[in-house]
Parts: sequence; structure tokens; C-alpha cells
Amino acid sequence: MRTAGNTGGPGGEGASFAPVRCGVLCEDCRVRAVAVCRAMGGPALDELEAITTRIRLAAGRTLFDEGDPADGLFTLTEGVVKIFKMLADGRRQITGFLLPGDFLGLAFFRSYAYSAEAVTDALLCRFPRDRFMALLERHPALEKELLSRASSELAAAQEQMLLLGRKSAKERVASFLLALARRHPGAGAAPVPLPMSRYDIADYLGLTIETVSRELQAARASGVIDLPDRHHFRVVDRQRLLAAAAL
Amino acid sequence: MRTAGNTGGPGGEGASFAPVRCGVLCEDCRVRAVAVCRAMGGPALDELEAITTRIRLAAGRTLFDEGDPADGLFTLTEGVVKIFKMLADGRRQITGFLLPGDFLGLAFFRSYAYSAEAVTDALLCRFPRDRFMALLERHPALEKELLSRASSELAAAQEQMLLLGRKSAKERVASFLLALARRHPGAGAAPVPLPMSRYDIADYLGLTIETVSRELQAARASGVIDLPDRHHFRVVDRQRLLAAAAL
DNA sequence: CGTGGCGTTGAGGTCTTTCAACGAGAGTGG
DNA sequence: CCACTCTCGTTGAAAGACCTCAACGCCACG
Repeated sequence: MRTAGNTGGPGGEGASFAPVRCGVLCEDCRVRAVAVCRAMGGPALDELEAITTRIRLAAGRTLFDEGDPADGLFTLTEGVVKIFKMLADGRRQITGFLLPGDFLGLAFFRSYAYSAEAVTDALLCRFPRDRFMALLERHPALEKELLSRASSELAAAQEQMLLLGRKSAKERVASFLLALARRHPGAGAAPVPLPMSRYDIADYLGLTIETVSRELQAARASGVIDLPDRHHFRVVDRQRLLAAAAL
Repeated sequence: MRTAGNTGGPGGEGASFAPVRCGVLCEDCRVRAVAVCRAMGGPALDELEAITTRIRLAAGRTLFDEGDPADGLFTLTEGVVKIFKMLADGRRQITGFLLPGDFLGLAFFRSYAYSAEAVTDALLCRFPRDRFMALLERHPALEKELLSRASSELAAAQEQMLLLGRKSAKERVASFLLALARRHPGAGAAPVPLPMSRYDIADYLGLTIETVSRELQAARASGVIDLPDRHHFRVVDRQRLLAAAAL
């Protein structure tokens, strides 16, 4: 039997745990990702927990690869996960960074259309595909929630296409920082975590690491942002950052 | 009362018709877009027809604009429609070309996240949002079909992100031609219609019209494709076109 | 027959990439 | 505790891919 979380990738250690009972999942949901809970829907929650496996994924580890049989669906409860597609020669495009509460693996095909890898140590809930689908039949509310999520993901994808197709390097970086700041729960002036590497940022924005670094330094030099360390930034001048993003 | 199909845009003429009965919609579905029919689901068909309005849209006319209140959903039964987003300064990114059978306007928000405009003369079926949603409640099969569509659109969007973020101009044009050829029902050697302008192609691929033109001419000159006229092409050497697309 | 939109082609410019070197920090092993 | 190494990030200089600007031909339309 195939278990997610140990499909290769150097370093780190993936481990899958036995199914957990209501309390644990619910706690996690309520505490860490209210959205997940809502997705599950009240009545479906018990049934969902019965088919849940918890996955712990160390930073850098692969959850699944593009083309793998899509036998599982996931929700992220802790950490950051990136999903990406690759070309034969190694060029990579990261199509999204997932945060706690996000769904993952919603593929209505035989195999995953993209790869998923942990950016930081991550915690996920895994649902076997067939059992989840059966559950979907009995709970239209759950299906509605999934449709809603797919729809908003589609909107985000279109926004990203606009960025990749039509924005300059400066605009891409500014847009990225604003999106991160928007998703970050903290207050305005607090430092926003930047958990991904420059490689990841570059592959998300369709740039090179050098260009990302230059644009970040330029934004810092012009006083738009502050970079306390490599993995945090602070929005200093929101107006100018917004202007730079060409929204 | 607001009717789609006359929201501005120069030239052409949009017209909305009275609701049509079963026979007409069904005919259209069966003949032109089997996928639409399947989407509707057997039992839901009668109810769906009762809330259907047919829309005829002349080439170049706007169906709706980004930000408009999303009070309608559509299926395209004839023609080609483009959906796009724009930046404040006029830069445009076309995020998709829709063909007969495609769904449109699936926004679970208050307003459309993108604009839609006819590339060629087009025929659509319009469903009022609230009545369609109510219908969705009673027909889970329809909801499942929508989820399936949203899911495959998402996969297509990710593929396009890979193209926009990581492919060269040559690879983008080659990928575009292959995608068109794949969707075209005709046999291998038949000329494939290229209904959109060079402007549209450029804005879909994140390039300029000049670059698109140059790449098309280069592909023709190297014997990979044939360009009988401005709005048709023929795949001459499929292997080399595939190689050029960097799939 | 003039006009305007669209597509093609050429020449030059620019933004981003490529290539290269260097510094900082973490982990390793002596 | 201190080299040593490796990865990541930054910075500079040169190269290149695509864009911008411009001119021209074609065709539909009035």
C-alpha cells in the first residue's frame, strides 16, 4: 500500500500516522484552520474523521509528484506547501503556495497534474480518494464548498496569469509581497514571514533568483519595504508598494 | 432589468431572446455540444430549459466586464469567446479561449473576476444565477459536473502558467498551435481554424503581435506548419512541432 | 479610390537573463 | 573550538531574447 509522504526527495523525513479521532482533527481545524472545518460541513465531520490519516512532512519533502496516481486528497493544517509543474529540461513553474486551510489534490483524473512539496515542515490530513468521493455523494454541502474553493482558486490562477504574462519584474515582486502580506493574519506593520527560498519565489514569479534578489534589494533601498532577515519583510510604504504592483 | 449582450463595445449587435423550450436547447446540445448536454444531466434538463435565455453575440461584442455583477451563468453553444483580465494602463492578459460546450461565468462572488468578449459570432445559453443555484441544490449530478469542469479548467490554467512563466516565445507559439489542433475535431492534416487575431494570440501568450507574427512565419519557413491564410494553419511536421513546444 | 484595421518585416533599444565572483550562515568533522 | 564545505543570497558585467518604433502591403469597407 502506498503512503504519501515518502515519495523521494533528499533529506528530511516523512511519516504517516494512524487515523485520528474527532477531537484531534476538530481541534486542529478550529484552532489552526477554521476554513477547513467549514469545508467539512457539520454533519459530514464524523464520517470524514473516520477516513482521515495525518501526514507530517519535513521541509523539502515531496508529498506527491506530477503523474503519480491520484489516490489521495489533502488539507493542509500547518506549514506551507508548494505545488508546481516542470518541463523536461528542468525548468519549473510554481503554480501556488498553500497555507493552512487550503485543499490539495483535487484532481478528477487518474493522476495528479502537478507535484507538491513541503516548503516548511507541514501537517496535513489525507483522505483516500474513493472514500472521499463516496462521502461527497452523501454530503452536497461538502461538494458545494469544494466547488467554491475550486472557483476561487481559478480566479487566483487567472490573476497569476496576468502577472506572468503582462507584469514587469518589479511589478511581480511587489504583487507577490502584497499577496503575502494580505494572507498574513498579523497587523499592518508586523514583519511578514517569507518562508520560501529565492529559488521558489523566482519559479513562482517566472523570473530568475538574481532578478528577484535585485528587485527585493531595490524595494528595500527605496524605502518601500524592510528586510529584517532573509525570511521576513515588512511593508513600510503600502501606497508605493501598491503602485509598484500595478494593480 | 439587465440583459447580457449589450454591455458596450464597438460595432456588432447583441440581442437576447425569449426563453426557449426543450427541443431547441436539446437540439443545440446534441448537435453542437454534447458536453453541454452531459453537464445538464438527464433529470435536470427540463428545469434548466425553463430558466434558459439564448444570447446571440456578434464578433467583438462584450458579454460582460470584469467587476460587473455576476448575475448570470453561460454555456457557449456556438462560436469562440475569449475571457481576459486587464491592468489599469491597458495591458491585457487573455486567460482562455472558450469553445462550444464550455461553461462561463462560474463565479462564486458578487462580481465577475474577468471580462468576456466574443471572438467570432457566438451563441450562448444564459441562466440567471440565483435560479441556477437553486437548481444546483436539487441536482447534485449537475454540481458534480461543474466541479469536474472547474477542476480541469484549473489544470489548464496551471499548464498556461507554466507556459507564461517558463517557455520561450517559440515554445509558446508551438504549444498554442498544438492545443488548438488538439481541440479541433478534424483529421490530422486538415487546416485548423485560427479565429482570433494576432492581438488576441499575443495577449494569450504574453507576447507582442510582432513576436507572434515572427514565430509563426519562422515555423512556416522551417516547414513545421503551413499558413494557407491568416486564419488557418496546418500541422505539417507534428514531431518537430511537439519538440518546439517543449512539452 | 481613399481609409482604416490587421499582419508582416526591419532596425534599434531595453529589460531580464546569463555568467561569474563573493559573502554569510549552517552543518560537519577533526 | 575551529577550519572546511555547501547552500543560499547578493552584486556586477556582459549577452541575449523580446519589445518598441517604424514602414509597408493587403484587404474590406464606405
